[in-house]
Amino acid sequence: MNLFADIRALVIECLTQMTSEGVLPDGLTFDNVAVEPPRDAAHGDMATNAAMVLAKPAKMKPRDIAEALAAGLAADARVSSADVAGPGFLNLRLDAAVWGQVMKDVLTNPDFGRSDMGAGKKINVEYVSANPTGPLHVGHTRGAIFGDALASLLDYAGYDVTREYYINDGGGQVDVLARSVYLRYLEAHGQTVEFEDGTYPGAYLINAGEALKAKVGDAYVGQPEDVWLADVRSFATDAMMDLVREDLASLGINMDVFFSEKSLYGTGRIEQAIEDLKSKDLIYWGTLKPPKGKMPEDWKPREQWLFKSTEFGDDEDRPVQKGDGAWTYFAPDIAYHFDKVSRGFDALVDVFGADHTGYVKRMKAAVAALSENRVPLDIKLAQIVRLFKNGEEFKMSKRAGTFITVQDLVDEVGKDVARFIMLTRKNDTPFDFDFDKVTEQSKDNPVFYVQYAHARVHSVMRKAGDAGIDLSDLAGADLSLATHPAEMAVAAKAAEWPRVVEIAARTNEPHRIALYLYDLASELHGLWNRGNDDVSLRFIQEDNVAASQAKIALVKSVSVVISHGLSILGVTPAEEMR
RNA sequence: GGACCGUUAGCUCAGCUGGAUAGAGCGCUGCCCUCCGAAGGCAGAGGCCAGAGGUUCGAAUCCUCUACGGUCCGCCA
Repeated sequence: MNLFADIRALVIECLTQMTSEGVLPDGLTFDNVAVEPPRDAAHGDMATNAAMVLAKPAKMKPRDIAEALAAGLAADARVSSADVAGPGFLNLRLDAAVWGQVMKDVLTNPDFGRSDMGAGKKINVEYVSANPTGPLHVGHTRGAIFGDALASLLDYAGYDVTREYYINDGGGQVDVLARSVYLRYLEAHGQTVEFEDGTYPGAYLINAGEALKAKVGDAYVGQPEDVWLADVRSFATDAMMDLVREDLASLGINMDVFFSEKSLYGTGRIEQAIEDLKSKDLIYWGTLKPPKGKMPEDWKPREQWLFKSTEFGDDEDRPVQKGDGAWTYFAPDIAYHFDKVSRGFDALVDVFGADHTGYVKRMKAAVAALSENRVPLDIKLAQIVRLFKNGEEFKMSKRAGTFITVQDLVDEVGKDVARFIMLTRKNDTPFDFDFDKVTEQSKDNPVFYVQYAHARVHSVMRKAGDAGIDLSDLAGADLSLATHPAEMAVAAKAAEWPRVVEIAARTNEPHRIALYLYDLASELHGLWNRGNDDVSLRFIQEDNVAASQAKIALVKSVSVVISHGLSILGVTPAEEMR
């Protein structure tokens, strides 16, 4: 049950009633009516802006509407009071039994918080999509974790989610990879090689060179490139994708689909997508204006095939072919998204690195064109992460072969910490990842703080079990024995969970889940410590089994919500801190 | 020259798509364990929400301009 949705439905019902009674004029829309938790707890449990939103279209005073609405709402058993405040807010207090029902629902319904807002719509989330030229480095982790958590969130919100990885195995960088592996292959045959500019010197290719030797023996030694390039390219790509899959697994990521760029070449699929755009009169033969500002040295005006992305809000039309007649990177990307659209997705999400900023408009333009505006594409950019250790930033350099890998990160802080920390920030804000802070076990480390709350609840349950308190039917506990305002505040926070899920899913912002969990954990820690001053607030009441059960049911429901939330983020809930 | 993102407490960041007196952590000050894990909690100090206009009952939030920072700008992917 989603309490906020339920109460909002009640508000709408009352407003409809008021309309039919002639208190409100006909023809009002209630879309903007919101029911929210008030910022200040002193204002009650929930607040609605209905009166202020409707005042203008109804040509009435907000307070008049609010007072009439208050009378209607107060008649409902769930509402214990409805007060008009400020400019026309209506503050509601709910009956204590309502919170008890929510807690029972949390404890008995494993799907508490799941939403059907997605209505089973097919949505494709593409993320990572790193070039298959080596293991993943830290620069990839933020997008990887963000995309994965977003996919889980959308699944939780009722979408039919496909997690997809686009393998860039069609471009020139794969030739570079093949040549680099070939050098390692020669090395495996005892030759001394040099890694010149334009090759990857990374040690991770040594295994690939040896594996190639094991596969083909000396067949390619001393042979010209045209003999071995195609084979080595596909061999090396496969080997790198194995590494990538391992890296993803260590972050807890499992893709549903790996889509190969190469599969678009020589199969007519790029041509087909371009033809589709041509038939819509969106591809033309023309010349681009020279770029303003810094002018490339060798720039010359040239006629080429251009996509009319300006018709969809882009700043310039975009070329789909290079000077040598080969496709630009954009062309297979168009074909790839054409494929996604043809596969029947109702919505697409792409998670890109910040270096793809300039790519967003043209990609949205392409999808709008290909799907004739049927399929929305949301593009999320993962901003840069800077790594700090011992107060100093350390950088990555792929060319030098000294970049920090995903494995380094996971070895250092663990999967759970890496995931949670990356998800406590909005994806489009750059942030600093401080190894020293996140390995601390203190409030400075939000993962620990949330895990600790979860563990504390389990600690209580262990203690209660030792004390002989029966915990087998917490959902059946008499929750009217835990209605102190401090306890109700915790219940109210837990009851917000379904609402948070919907907001996070609607905005494609999984960080809201992490921040909410932090707040919820904070409520729990606060209540725990109230027990220091006020013995009646301790969870285990020595001489009162029924009260103990009620209080433990309350905190147990908090731990259940925390574990739901952590599972969306891909973080393991801890039952004990060590 | 242009595009996109950002600018909120000393520092790192939230702010629920326009609501009430702008929030949290760190740091600073002072309290709280004969008590289920103090790995916690409570309280205090600290703000011209970058600046200027505009929209309306109401703006950190929406619009315009300016400043600063980041990312990027055909023939890399």
